[in-house]
This record gives sequence, C-alpha cells and structure tokens, in this order.
Amino acid sequence: MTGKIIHKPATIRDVARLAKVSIGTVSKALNDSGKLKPETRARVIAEAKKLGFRPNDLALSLHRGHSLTVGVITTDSFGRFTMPIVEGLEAQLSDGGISVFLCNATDDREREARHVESLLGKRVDGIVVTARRSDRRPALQVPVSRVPVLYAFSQTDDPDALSLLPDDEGGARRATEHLIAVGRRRIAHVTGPEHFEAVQLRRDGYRAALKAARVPAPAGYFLAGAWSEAWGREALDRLFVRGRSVPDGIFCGNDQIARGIIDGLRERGITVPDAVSIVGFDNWEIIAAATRPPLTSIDMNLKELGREAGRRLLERIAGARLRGVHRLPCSLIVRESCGAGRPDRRET
Amino acid sequence: MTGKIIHKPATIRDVARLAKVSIGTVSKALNDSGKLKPETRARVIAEAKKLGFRPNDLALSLHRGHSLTVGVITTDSFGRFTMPIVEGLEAQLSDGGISVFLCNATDDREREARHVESLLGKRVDGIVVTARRSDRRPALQVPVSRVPVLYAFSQTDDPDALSLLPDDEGGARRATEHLIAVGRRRIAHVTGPEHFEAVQLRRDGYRAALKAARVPAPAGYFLAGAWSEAWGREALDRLFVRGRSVPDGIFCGNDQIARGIIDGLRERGITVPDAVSIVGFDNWEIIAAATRPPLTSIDMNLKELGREAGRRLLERIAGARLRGVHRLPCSLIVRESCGAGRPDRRET
DNA sequence: GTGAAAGCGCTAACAA
DNA sequence: TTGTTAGCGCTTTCAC
Repeated sequence: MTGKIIHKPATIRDVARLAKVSIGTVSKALNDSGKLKPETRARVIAEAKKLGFRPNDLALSLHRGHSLTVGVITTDSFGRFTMPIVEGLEAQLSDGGISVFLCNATDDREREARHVESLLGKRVDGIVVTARRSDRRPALQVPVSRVPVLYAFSQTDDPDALSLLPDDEGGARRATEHLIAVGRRRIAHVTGPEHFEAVQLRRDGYRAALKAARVPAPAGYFLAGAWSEAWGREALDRLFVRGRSVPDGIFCGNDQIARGIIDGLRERGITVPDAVSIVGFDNWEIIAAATRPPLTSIDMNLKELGREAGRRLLERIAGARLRGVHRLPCSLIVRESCGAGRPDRRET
Repeated sequence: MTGKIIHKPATIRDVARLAKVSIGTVSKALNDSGKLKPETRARVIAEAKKLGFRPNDLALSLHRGHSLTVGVITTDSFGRFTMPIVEGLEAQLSDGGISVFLCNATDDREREARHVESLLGKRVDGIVVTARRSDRRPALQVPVSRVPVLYAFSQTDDPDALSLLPDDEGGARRATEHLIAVGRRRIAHVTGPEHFEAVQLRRDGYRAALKAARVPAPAGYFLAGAWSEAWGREALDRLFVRGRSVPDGIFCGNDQIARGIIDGLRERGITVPDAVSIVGFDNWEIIAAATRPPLTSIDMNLKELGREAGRRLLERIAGARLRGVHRLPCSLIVRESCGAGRPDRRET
C-alpha cells in the first residue's frame, strides 16, 4: 500500500444516512420522481451536493439494460479522414449523453475482434466502423448479440448493413460543373489509383458533367496515378508536353495532386487561374490554404457525416430498421484557383 | 414497438440453467478459480460458448470497484498533435485490457466540465488531458473524487500534476547540432509566434547548441512569425535580400515554415542542400516527404509520448505518486535537405 | 409522503 | 466438488 487515500465516491446510501431518509426517498428526490415533501427533497439534494454525490452509471446501466456508450472501431489509426468523422460523431453523441469508446484496429483483424469482444463486454449500445478509405471491407464480426453496427466512410458486403459515405460522384460532378461554369472547355482529370472505388466514382462524375454540358472528354485527359504531389507534377508532363491541345481546367482527385499541379504550373510559367483553372478534392485546409493561389476544392463534409452517423445510430438503437448505402452530399469550397465565375459561395 | 427482436445477452444464470449447475459453479469454471471437476468445467465452458455468453463488464466493474476504462479529454478537436498521442495511449491501454473514452472539449470550459462529470459518472479509473499545444492551461476541475489525472502534451499550474511533454529544447539543440555537423556556420532560426512556450524552448535549444559549438548567432538570424509556409517565404526575404551575409543553414520551427523556405529558395535559384541546409520540426510526414528535396526534421515522437502516458497513468492508478513535468526526447529524422554529413540514421 | 425490498449480472466467502 | 447467498449502487414497485 503506497499510502494512497481512496476517496470512495459517495453512494446513495451515504446520502440517505446523512439526510436521515430512506434510500428510495433519495432516489426520488434526486430524480425528481414520485411525490415528496418539497422540504425533504431540498434537504436530500443539499446533502447530496455536500457529499459530492454522483450516481454510479455502472449500477444504473446494469439496472436499465443499456449503457449509454457506443464504440468506434477504426482501421485507420485516426488518420486524416477518420478524425473529422469521429469528431462529428462524438459531438452528436455526447450531446445525447452518450460516451464514445475509441478502438484502433489498424487493419489487424485479430485486434479488431478483440476490440469487439471488449465493447460487447462493456455492453455498448452500438458500434460504428470507420476506415481509411471508403472501399468495401469484410463485415464486422459481431458474434450473436444484436448491437447495431453502422459503417461510416466504410462499407461492407452485408446488404443489411447501414453505411454512410460521401457522394464522390456528385462531388466530382460539382467540381467539373464549376470548371465549366467559369468558362473552361478543355478539362482534364488527374486522380489517384484506379482501383479505389472513390477514384472510379469521381471519374464517373467528371464524365457525367462533361457529357451533360456537351464538353468533350479526350481519353488522354483522364490520368490515374498516385495520391501525391509528385504524381500531380508528373501528370503535368503528360498533359502539357505533347503537341496536342493543352487543358484549360484540371479537376484533381485530391488536394495533394492539385498542389503538385499548381506548383508545376507556376514553375512552367503558366498562371493559375488565368491560363488554367484548378479544383481539388478533400478541402484539406492545410494544403488548400497554402497553395498559390489558394485552392478551390470539394469538401466531403466528413464532420457532418460523423454527426449523421451519430443520429442514425441513435435511431437504430431506438429500434429503427435502417440499412443500405447512403451517400451524403459534398460541398464546393471556392477559393481562388478557378478565377471569377459567379461568386460561388459555399453551396451544399 | 418496431418489431425488433432483442437478443438479450446471455447471463451467467442462463449458462447455469443449461449446464445444470449452480451459478457459483459457472463462475468458477469460467474464471478458472476454485476447484472443479474438469468434466464439469468443460461442460460449463461448452454451454457458455454455445450461448455466446460474454460476462457483463458493467456488473463486474460494479462489483470490483473499478471499471477498466479511462477517459481522454482534448481541447484540440483531434488535431494533428492529439491524434498520434491518443493512438499511442489507446494502443498501450488496450493492451492492458482498458478501454478509452474520447471526449472533445474544444476549448470550451463548460463542455469540458460536462465531460468530466460524465466520465466520473462512468467511474473511469483515470483521465488524460491533451491539448493543441503544450502551453500551460488551467487545471482540470475534478470535483472531489480521487481519479488520477495526467496531462499529455499539456501542462497546468498545479505543482502536483503529472505532465508529459516533448523535449522541445533538446529537439532544437539536436537540429542545430546537425546543421553544425554538416558544416554549416551561419545558421538561422525561423519559427512561430514567440508567445508559444515551444517557440521559446526551441529558440533556447538553438542558441545553446550554437554557443556550445562557438558558432555565432547574429540577432537578425532569429525570426519569429507564424506557423505557416507564407511566413517561411517572407522570412526568406528578410534573411536574403539585405546586403549582409546570408545563412547557409536554417532551422525551422515547424515543417510548414520549412516548406515555405525550401520553395522560396528554389524560386530564387538557391539550391537545397548544396547552398543551404534546412531542418524542420514536427516531422509531419505528408509535408516532409513532399518537399523537394525531402525534409530532414525533428520528430516529437508523440505516439510514444501517448504510450508513455498510458504506462504512467497505469502506475498512478495502481497507487504510485507521480508528479511534475517530464520531457520526452525528440528524434532527428534525416532525409535530404541537409546534405551529406555522416549518414545520420534515426537517433533517439 | 416515506420506507422496504426485489432485481439488474456478477464474484467471493461460506455452507453443504 | 458444488451450491447458496450477500453485496456492488441504483431504480422501481408495492406497502405502510
């Protein structure tokens, strides 16, 4: 014993003793239930405060059968995309008096299983699964138990699962439409590895927007590569060196690519947005604000996605039978990399 | 009723019924305690598995008086610095079977208080406080109760508090020493707002290293500004335009500044690392890897700081009486922005 | 208006 | 070797 003085938290019994009433009375007084003489109620409350009494949620949960906690399991070590989602989720849930357990599984199935076990043991009322990217993943193994599971920025094969994702296709369409709106007609798309679902969807959105506006989409104008600045610069070589007509607008699959492109363009003496308009994707503040000029970009509204995940989870916990894949809208954040156009405020 | 089928989790009682033994026997069998006929034990375990039985941690915690949970309260909405810390913390703690509650207070004292209330209600065994930056903050108000509190990447006035911080001064010294080691003698320091404690400490480290090596530190070579790329470029103007001798090495207060400087240097046709060596701070992968050339930088080892926080918190929970401010070492991560020198592997 | 007691799921001390 | 039971802290009938 290291001489630690344990202040065992006061129990309802302690309050009862001090206030010279029964346990039941204390409960009624504190929860404002039943009928009590105002005087008694006041006295009990006073004593409770004096003792610093705080009901034990453990006992409470045991009694009522749910714990007012949910677990978040992420395969992304709380990376760039997970963070805002968890932030929104936590905000929404904690407004409802629900606490969030954080579990990092880091793509390790076994670790994930252990975390699920642990959460189930803690009798969480629900589980949210997040990931580094929105591609399909194996379903979370939740042995027996009927705890609601929700996939946020993540999806699985189980058709009964509920999944919330950003509307990549719509976001891409909006980006492309914006380029068209500022007068561009030779619009390229430089993006990440083609096996990403997000890459495919964004490409589809890009093409759909061009088609709708009867703007041509030359084959060489679609370039899939890596998610990096370096790839952005490299793509520029392919786009601008050859003898064919060069783009006057580029929609980039993410902000890093966009940054590489903007830097590369400046190094070639091509001005943005005068000669070429650029739109990014992710609206990663730290990058979008640092490019010269600042980058117009698509925001996936991940924090809001997190909040929505919170709401839906609550509904499911309440018994609603939600399922399927839901895509949430992206926003266009206008900065200076596209030039005038209409003063395109943030639109949802 | 939405027709939801509630699979109430099996209780120890259910197992007992099925295995035709008493509750006590089940408990013994499952916890490997007491003496039981191996056959009985096996049967009980089998039935438990069949039922998907999983002990209710709520009941367990209620019984044993501690919950195997801790709370993390952050004033940073899970930002860049908080995430690795929380990641390390969660990893360390979950290895010990402890779950982590995430609470985002976002600089809102009242929200923070509510979170503390909630955590205390959940009877967490400890609380970790993290912040956006390591400056001193008001102590966490933990009414009554003796739950251990630990400040990670954060500190407070209470001299009895336990606080874990990166060794900014040591990191800065190492960075400067590295510049000296690669042969630089005119070393500038461009950093963030001077009211940050981290800025002061890093400046001290920079000066100490110069002094120790008898390298001069001209007054104009220390430039405090913002944490941005733009400031890095601006600082360059002050450093290089005047008629005085220009630096051949620059230690930057963070990686963004370093990036601004590297970009600015390239635009002036000054080569890195041939003409000037650059060291950054934070080792923010996404930036450090994208600069041209890749940036040598100081890593605060925040994930390890998180792990260490987990360990210390465990000790405190176990009754150890820890207090004071502890500074954890930073590492130098060598890339290519300083030139040869010795092949400086990652040193702790 | 207030008190007494059952019960939430589990462990541990004690009986049988 | 196995069963019984008190008790962890709380809410909620049901008596008084």
